[in-house]
Order: sequence, then C-alpha cells, then structure tokens
Amino acid sequence: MQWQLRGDRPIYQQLVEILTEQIVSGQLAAGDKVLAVRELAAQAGVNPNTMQRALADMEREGLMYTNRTSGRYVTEDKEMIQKIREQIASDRIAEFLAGMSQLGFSEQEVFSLLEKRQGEGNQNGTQK
Amino acid sequence: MQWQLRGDRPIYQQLVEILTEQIVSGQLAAGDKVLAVRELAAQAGVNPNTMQRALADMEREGLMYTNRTSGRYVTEDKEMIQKIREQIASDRIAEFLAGMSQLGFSEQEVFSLLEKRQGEGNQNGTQK
DNA sequence: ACTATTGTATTATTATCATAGCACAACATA
DNA sequence: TATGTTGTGCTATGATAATAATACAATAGT
Repeated sequence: MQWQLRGDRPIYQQLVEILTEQIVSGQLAAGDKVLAVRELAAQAGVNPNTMQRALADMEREGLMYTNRTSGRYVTEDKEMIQKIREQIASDRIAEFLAGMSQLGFSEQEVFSLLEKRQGEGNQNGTQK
Repeated sequence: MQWQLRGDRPIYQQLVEILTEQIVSGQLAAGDKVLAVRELAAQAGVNPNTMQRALADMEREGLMYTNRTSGRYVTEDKEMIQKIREQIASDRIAEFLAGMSQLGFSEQEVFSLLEKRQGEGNQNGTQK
C-alpha cells in the first residue's frame, strides 16, 4: 500500500481520501475486513489517533462500519460505493475544468492538452 | 473581484493561488500596479497579515516586486508569466488524470466523461 | 478463566494558521 | 515641513492539527 502523504493539507483528510479511493476502486472490496487502527497507522507512518479520526470519518460517510472488537469492515452497500465514486469523479471534473478556465484555457485547449498526454507513456506517475 | 475562500486549506495559500491565476490569465497584466496590502486584505475579507504573507510568497515566486513606498507591481517578465501558466496547467492535468486513475477510471472513460460536459452550462466567460 | 487484540477515550504538548493591534521606516506630495 | 500612504515588523491570542502516552471496555481465541 502506498500512503503517499503531503504536508500541505491535514493528514487525516488525506487518509480519508486514500481509503475512499481504495474502496471505490475495488482495492478494498465491499465487506472486506479492514486492518486494525494501530496497524494501519503504522503502515501509513502516522499516529494511531490520526488514523482513528480518519476511520471515524469513513464511518460517518457510511463507507465502513465497526463490530466493536471484531474489527472494522467495508460497507456491503455496493450501490452506495458506486454512487460515491461517481460523485467524486463528477466533483473532480468540475473542479478541474473550472480551474483550467481560471487559468484562461478554453475547453478546446484543455482537450488539446489532454490529447497530447495520450500515449506519452506517463500513466505510472510524473515526468519532468 | 471574487476572493472565493474555502475553509479546508490555508487562506494564504488560496490567496497566492487566486493572485497567480489573475496574473497568468491576464486579469492582472504585466507591470500593473497592485492594490495596497490593507486594501487587498479588506477586499478579500482577511487580515492584512495574511494578505501580506501571500504577497511575500508572490514575490518569492518572482511574479511581483515591490518599490518600498511606491507600491507593489506585477512582474514585467511576460515570458516568466507564460512559463508559470503552462507549468500550473501541466501540474493540474497530471494531478487530475492521476486522481481519476486512482478512482479506477481509464483514460478512455475520462475523455468520455469530459465530452459529456461539453455544452453543459459551465462556462464563466473568462476567455480572452 | 486467561490473554491478546480490538476500538475508543483522555490528557498533554508542539506547531501552524489566522486574527488583532500596534509600531516603524521610507517616501510622495501638499 | 508636515502629513498620509506605503511596505514591513512585532507581540499576543485563539483555534485547529498532529503527535505522544496512556487507559479502558469488549470480545475472540486459547
């Protein structure tokens, strides 16, 4: 697992984002058991309290539930997972286009730039 | 001017982002005089210290310079402005595509979703 | 029954962010 | 010369974030 954390945003927020991405992308499937708080925290290199806060957020969102001492699990509600996935995608697209527009790029130009990325062999990360 | 600030990120960072967007999009042209710190702060509804910090960051980036008591100005270096504009666009595109990939969307699907947005009322007339 | 593991709660400490309020030096100009 | 505006600096306060270090209740497994 990656846990690529940046310092420009609250860590617990990034943890929520990463966990959510793992669920909606299927890396963490519906019903799967989640690792223990302390173990996840150790993996991510953060304080257990911080991970606990992120997991509490995940439950408030409905993406996880907990069985006291048995552990924590991903929700069984695949429909909700799908809905959240589409909602996030929709938000990101809107935000991306709005941002590019703020930079003065027309939608035409945005498409043109995106197409230029096609086949540049950079689907694994960053080039520069 | 808009100054649409959100509470999920340091304000001074958002101020830097907004000011940068205004410069690279030409709303603030090269060589233009910038409003006084106190005035900008009042406009944005933030503390002068916070605006000051943002402006100091803008200077460190090279996008502005200050003439002590005469005031603050946008850099004359249009080439630098253009370069920064493209750099930001490049970063945003890479981040967007990486994020969508994390959600489990192929590039094909991303393009498909973007095309579906075409013609939907989300242009804010900031082209030039 | 005992033990380890689970989630959860508490307190304290440090750092950052944002605000408030005040002060000062440099300079343009009336 | 006097005044106002400019950028800049300082201290203090409150809120939030993250960490550290414990502690406790509930249960699964032995």
